[in-house]
Parts: sequence; C-alpha cells; structure tokens
Amino acid sequence: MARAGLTAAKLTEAAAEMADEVGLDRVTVSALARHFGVKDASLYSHIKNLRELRVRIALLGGAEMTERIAAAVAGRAGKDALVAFADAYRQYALAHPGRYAATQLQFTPEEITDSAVVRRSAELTYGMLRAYGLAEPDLTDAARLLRAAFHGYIHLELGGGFGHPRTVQESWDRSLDALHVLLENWPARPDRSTR
Amino acid sequence: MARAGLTAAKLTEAAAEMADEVGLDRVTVSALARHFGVKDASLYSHIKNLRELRVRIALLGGAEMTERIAAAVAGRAGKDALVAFADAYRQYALAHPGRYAATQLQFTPEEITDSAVVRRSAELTYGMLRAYGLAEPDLTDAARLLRAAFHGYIHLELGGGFGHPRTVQESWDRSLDALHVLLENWPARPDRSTR
DNA sequence: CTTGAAACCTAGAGCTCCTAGGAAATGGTG
DNA sequence: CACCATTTCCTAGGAGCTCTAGGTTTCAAG
Repeated sequence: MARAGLTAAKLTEAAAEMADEVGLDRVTVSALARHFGVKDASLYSHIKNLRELRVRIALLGGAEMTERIAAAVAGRAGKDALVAFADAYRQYALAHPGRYAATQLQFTPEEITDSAVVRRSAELTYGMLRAYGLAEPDLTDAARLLRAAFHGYIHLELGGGFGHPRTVQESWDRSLDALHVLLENWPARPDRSTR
Repeated sequence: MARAGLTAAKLTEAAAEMADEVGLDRVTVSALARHFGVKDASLYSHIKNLRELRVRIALLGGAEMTERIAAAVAGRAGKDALVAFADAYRQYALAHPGRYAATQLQFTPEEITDSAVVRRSAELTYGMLRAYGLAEPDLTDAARLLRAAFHGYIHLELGGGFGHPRTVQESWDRSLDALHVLLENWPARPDRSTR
C-alpha cells in the first residue's frame, strides 16, 4: 500500500487550496484527510490540531501576499507605490479568498511572533508611506487608516456588501485617488477646537 | 414542570448576549439550549437552524446599531455628523463584538431583503455625506470608502491587529480628522494621466 | 538485515447539528 | 368545567466533526 507521503507543508498547501475553493470554514480535518485518501487521525501526526492548520494557512497566505506586494512596490514611490501596493493587495485577496480569510483570524502573540511576515508587512507599509513625508505619530495613524481601508474594502467586496450599479473597480480606483490626496494633505496636528 | 416559555425573540436576545460575551463562534444550539435548561432539539420549534439564529443576531445587531447612529447623527452636519456617526459605529461594535461580528457574515439576498436595516443604514450614510456636496458617482465612492475604513478599523482593533504604542483612540480621532479633510477635498474627476 | 523513526491505522469518547415522532402543558371555546 | 387544537418540550437516534491512545506498517540508514 503506497503512502501518501504527507508533511505539514503539503497539508497546508492543500488546505489553502481547499479554502480558496470552498471557503475557509469548510476546511476540516476530515475533509482534508478524505482529500488525501487517509484517515483523519493520521493528520494529527503532522499538525497539532485544526487551529494550527488554520494558522499555517494564514502564515502561508501572509507570506505570499507580502511577497507580491513587495514585487509590485519595488522601485516605485508616491502615488505609484500606493496604487501598486493597494492593487497587489486586492488582487491577492480576490484570487485567494480562503487564504486571505485565514489571514484575518485573531492570533495570539505566540502564534505569529516567530514569523517574519508581520514585520515584513509593516516595513512595506511604512516604506510606501515614507515618500509622503509623514512623521510619527502621523505615520502610524496613516498606516492604520490605510490598512483599515484596504481590508474593509476587500471584506465588503468578498462579502457582496456592495450594491451593483457602480463597479467596485471604479470605486476602488477613485478611492485610491482620494487616499493619495489625503496622504499628501494629511491634516496638521490635533485640531481639538472642533471636537 | 414549569416551561421556559421560549420564543424566537428570546432565543435571539440570549444568543446575542452570549455572542458578545464568549464570541459568535461559540454560540451553538447546544449551548443556547443548556442556557435555558432545555434539550437542544427543543429549540428547533422556534428557529429553523443555526444559520437562521445567526442571521437573527445580525439583524438585531444591525437594527440596534443603526438606531444608535441615527440618534448620534440627528441634528448634526458636516464634521460633527461624521464624527458622531463614526464614534457611534465604533462604540457599538466594541460594546457588542458578537453582534457586530454577526453583522459581518455573508448573507444571501433572501435573508435580508425583507429587512429595513440595510436601507436605513444606507440612508444614514448618504445623509451624512450630503453636507459635503458630493454628487454621484462620487457619493457612492465616498460612502464605500467610509464604510470600508470604519469596518476595517474596528476589525483590526477587535482582532488586536494594532501594536500598542499609540492608543487606538488617538489614531481613530486623527483618522476621522483626515477623512473629514478628504471629503471636503474629494478629488475631481478621473485623473487618468497618472494611472 | 536489523532497528528506529515516521507514517498510518483502529477504536472510541465527546461534542455538534438536526430530524422524526410522541407527550405534556396551555389557552381558547362550547 | 370539559374539550380540543396549538404550542412547547421531550426521547431517540443518525451523521459529521475534533482529538486521544495505542498498535502496526513502511522506509531508510547503519
């Protein structure tokens, strides 16, 4: 009887594939075992539990995503970099919704500390923003707003949360125009008089 | 033997409570039945299945949320309205994370068409934006960007996706300042030369 | 060829959702 | 009050899921 020759990496890859096709929540240990023609208990030699499998999918997705973003942003600055970053982000999320969804799970520090993905991702964001000449704490604020806007957009788009009339692509492009303008005109210090 | 006197509404309320306390994914039919000291099969007289329970939680949360936002926005315009809207949105989401999470599930049209929540929510957003003098399709684009930014921010905050140094509150306030500026200076038509 | 590690198995506990069909409480009606 | 339909809740059970414990088979290196 030939063995499947499983490894944690193969399981993760197959699970990620499955997540993109049928949705992250349908990726179960049983389903994955079926996919390899193996009993579900066998998978526990390679992964600790379902949770770990999901974290692995997330780390895989995160790594792939930052890689693509890095390639897209390379050699660009200012609006070019912003648009390249944002488009690469969106493209990846739409092409790999399951992996992207895994990325959005809530992690404990231990689950991701030893991974370079988070740090690398932060570097990319700050690198892209540097061209706008922002200084801390504006840099942090702007980075947070951008991350929020990107993620929020994707989330709404994947969830079908947008009405039909105007295409998402057009809104997305215009929103990026707007965010670019925003970054160029980031408001001066706390304007407490109005709050 | 005294009966629990269950109704769909009571179940939904208890489930929402439970979702806020222990997380939406831990709200199970079994757990809910235990909470009422009843067998799980008994709940199926009141709700069709787990899916329906979740949709009900989402509709409840959505209704409560739009209500609070409407109250906060009433009588305000421009930046006042924007800040009131955003703060009410964030406040509700942080106070009721389980209900909010339910709100973000992916729904089929049938599950929400008969509900006024979606329409009401859209009205509030567009109403708030009207003071900025935007015309379609900018109105739609701006609304989408705002929704994305709000949701993205909350999602990252709830997921602990923000590093510690700078408080989220400060970043949030500054981001709102920035979004206000953005809405006042929404860039003119498609600037295709740069893309 | 032996041996130890890795891959895979069987067996089973415990939780989940959900269905089918029956019993008991409730509330309105004659 | 007695009856009856409706609603509420039950028992029983199937099927799927996660995960553990412990045993067997394959494989590669000595």
